[in-house]
Amino acid sequence: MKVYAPGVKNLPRRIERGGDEGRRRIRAMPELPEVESVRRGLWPALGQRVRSVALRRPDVVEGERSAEALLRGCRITALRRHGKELMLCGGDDDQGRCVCVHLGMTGSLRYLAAGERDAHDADGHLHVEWTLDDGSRLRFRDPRRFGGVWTFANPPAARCARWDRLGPDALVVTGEALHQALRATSRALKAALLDQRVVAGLGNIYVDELLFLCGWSPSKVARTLKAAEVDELAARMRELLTRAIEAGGSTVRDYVDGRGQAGGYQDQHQVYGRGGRPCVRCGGLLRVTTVGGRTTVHCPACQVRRRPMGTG
DNA sequence: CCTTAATCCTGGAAGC
DNA sequence: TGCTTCCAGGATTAAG
Repeated sequence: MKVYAPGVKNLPRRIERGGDEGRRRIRAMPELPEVESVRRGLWPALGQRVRSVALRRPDVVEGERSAEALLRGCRITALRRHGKELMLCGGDDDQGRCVCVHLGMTGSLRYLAAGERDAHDADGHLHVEWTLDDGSRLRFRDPRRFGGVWTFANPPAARCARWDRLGPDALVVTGEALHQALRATSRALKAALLDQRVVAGLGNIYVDELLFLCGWSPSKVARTLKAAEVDELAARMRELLTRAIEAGGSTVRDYVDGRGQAGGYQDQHQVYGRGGRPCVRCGGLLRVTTVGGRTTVHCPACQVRRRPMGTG
C-alpha cells in the first residue's frame, strides 16, 4: 500500500499546498448525486418525441446503432436511474425502445432548449445528439469515453442486461440489504462499498465522505460490521446522498447537471480532495493512502472505529 | 475467496 | 517557454 505521510517528500504537491488551490485540481466523476441531478435536469424532455438522432461516434454505442434503436420516432416517457445508470424510455408500459447511459468519468448528458447553445456546440467530444420535436436537444458528451450508451428493445431487456447486475440503489438502500451484501465479503469496507454489485451509486468521493462521517477506517473488513452498525451506515449513506442531491451534486472541475448548472456539494466535502490538510473535526492531518486500488483520504485519528485486528 | 495491474482515454499538472 | 511524462479514475478483465 502506498502511503503518503503528511509532510513527507513524496506527498503530491497539489495535496501539500492545501487551500482551494489544491482542491480544485482534483477531478470528480459523476456518482449517484450527480447522475440524479442530471436526471432531474432532463425533465423538459419528457413527453417529447425524438425527431432525429445524430451519432457522431458510433463506437460509444453498444448494441444496435440505428436511429430507431436510439429512439428516433419514440416519445420519451420516462427518465429512470439506478445507481449511476440512466435509462431513457421510449414508450409506455415497458413497450418502447430503451436507451441506457453511463457517464463514466467525464460524461455529461445535457438538455438544451430550442435554440440554446453551450460551450460544446462544435467540439469533438459530442458523441450523440437527440433532437426532439420542439427543437430542443439532448446531448451526450464524453471526452474520455469511459462512459457509453446502450440500446435495448425495451426496458425489461435493459434491466436484465444492466441493472440486474447492480446492488440496491444507494439512495434508498436498507440496512438489511446492505448488511446481507457486506457480510458476504472479506474485502476492505471501502472496496466493498465501491463495488456496484454490493450497493449501486457510490464512487470515490462519497465513499470517503461516508466513512469519515461514520468514523470507520476504510480498511476495516466489511464482513465484520454488525447489523446495527450497518443500519447506521445505510442511514448515513442515504442522508449524505440526499444532502448532496439537494446541493446539486459535487462539481470539482467540470461536472454540470442536465441543464448545465454546476453543483455546490464540493464545498461540504470534509475529506475528499483534502489530503494533507487538517481534519475538520480534530485538526490532525488527513492521510492519503490507496485502498481497493483507489486514492483514499481519511483521518487516522477520527476513523479508528473497529479497525481490523483490534488495532483501533 | 482475495489482491494487484492492465486496459480503455484525455487534459491538466508536474518535471526537466 | 515547450516538450515529455505522469496521473486520475469506473468498470471490466486477466493474472497472481
